[in-house]
Amino acid sequence: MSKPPLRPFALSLPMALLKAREAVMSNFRPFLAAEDVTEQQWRVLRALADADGPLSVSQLAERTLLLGPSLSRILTGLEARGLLDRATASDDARRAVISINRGGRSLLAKIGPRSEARYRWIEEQLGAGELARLYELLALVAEAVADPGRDS
Amino acid sequence: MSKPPLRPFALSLPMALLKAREAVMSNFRPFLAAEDVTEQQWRVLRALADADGPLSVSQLAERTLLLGPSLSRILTGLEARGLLDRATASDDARRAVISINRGGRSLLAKIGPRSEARYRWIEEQLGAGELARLYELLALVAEAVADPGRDS
DNA sequence: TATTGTTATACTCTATAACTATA
DNA sequence: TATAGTTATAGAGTATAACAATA
Repeated sequence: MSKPPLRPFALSLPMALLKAREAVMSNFRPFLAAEDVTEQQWRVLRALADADGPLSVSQLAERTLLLGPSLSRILTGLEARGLLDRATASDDARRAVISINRGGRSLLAKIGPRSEARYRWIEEQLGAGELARLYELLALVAEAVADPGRDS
Repeated sequence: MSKPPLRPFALSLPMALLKAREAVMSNFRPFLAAEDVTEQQWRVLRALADADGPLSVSQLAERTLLLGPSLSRILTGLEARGLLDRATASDDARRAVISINRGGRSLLAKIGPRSEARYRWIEEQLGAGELARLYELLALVAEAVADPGRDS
């Protein structure tokens, strides 16, 4: 009766998600760190490489789950390292146009194979079916459960 | 062929986990913020409340996925707010003994019901079976895939 | 010597607000 | 006035190393 009405900590969904994410990231951090790339910088480069063309800062923010100010500084850093290009949109001078460049692609090409090798290992550990099911459930959570504005 | 050998960003497992976690946390952040509790502080309080008795700093670090230095400062803050007690283990003067106190339990009792209400809503959105399956898969990932020391 | 925990330090990200330039 | 992005600022966590106290 002294216990508050809360589920066991082990059944905390955010915690379970965090724990899984940490386990997965422990596979990738070493070689990101070796190339002096933070997780968030990596997300930006991945999003850019994945896009067909350049992206605006807003689009990038949405795809990488980074806030504007964080992203702004990250872009400055990546630009200084010669990994991406920044320009101004021809049709709207407010809008920036970010694209990965040769240096960025070269870094991705360097890291990519190691990353994919790890993915294959992870897939072996879990089983392809389980992994696919996990992706489905995660997508379901992301779309079904996002709900900021609500009371109690 | 200019594309590096990397899976689509949307199939990045860390990203999928992060996105799901953000969606879930968006449900809890508002009332944590209202009580002036950060995510990490909340994790510490939850872990303490969940334990049968006091925990050492190391045990807490393991259960909350926080590093020692972060945890140390968080504990200082929570102690100053009167939410937990710190003492020294009687059998080993090096070891600290952390326990949630009346103030901490009172805060948990205040937040708990709102948190649980949210969980029920989340469960409705996903379906109980899906949610259970998700927990299973997350646990599987956490145990099967954690692997820091490895090359390539 | 090894272990527990704290302190020091540097860096990064989060979060909100204010600001600039453009529309 | 509204929008896109940057800059300012404060706060907090991450990560590594160094340290004190104890074992």
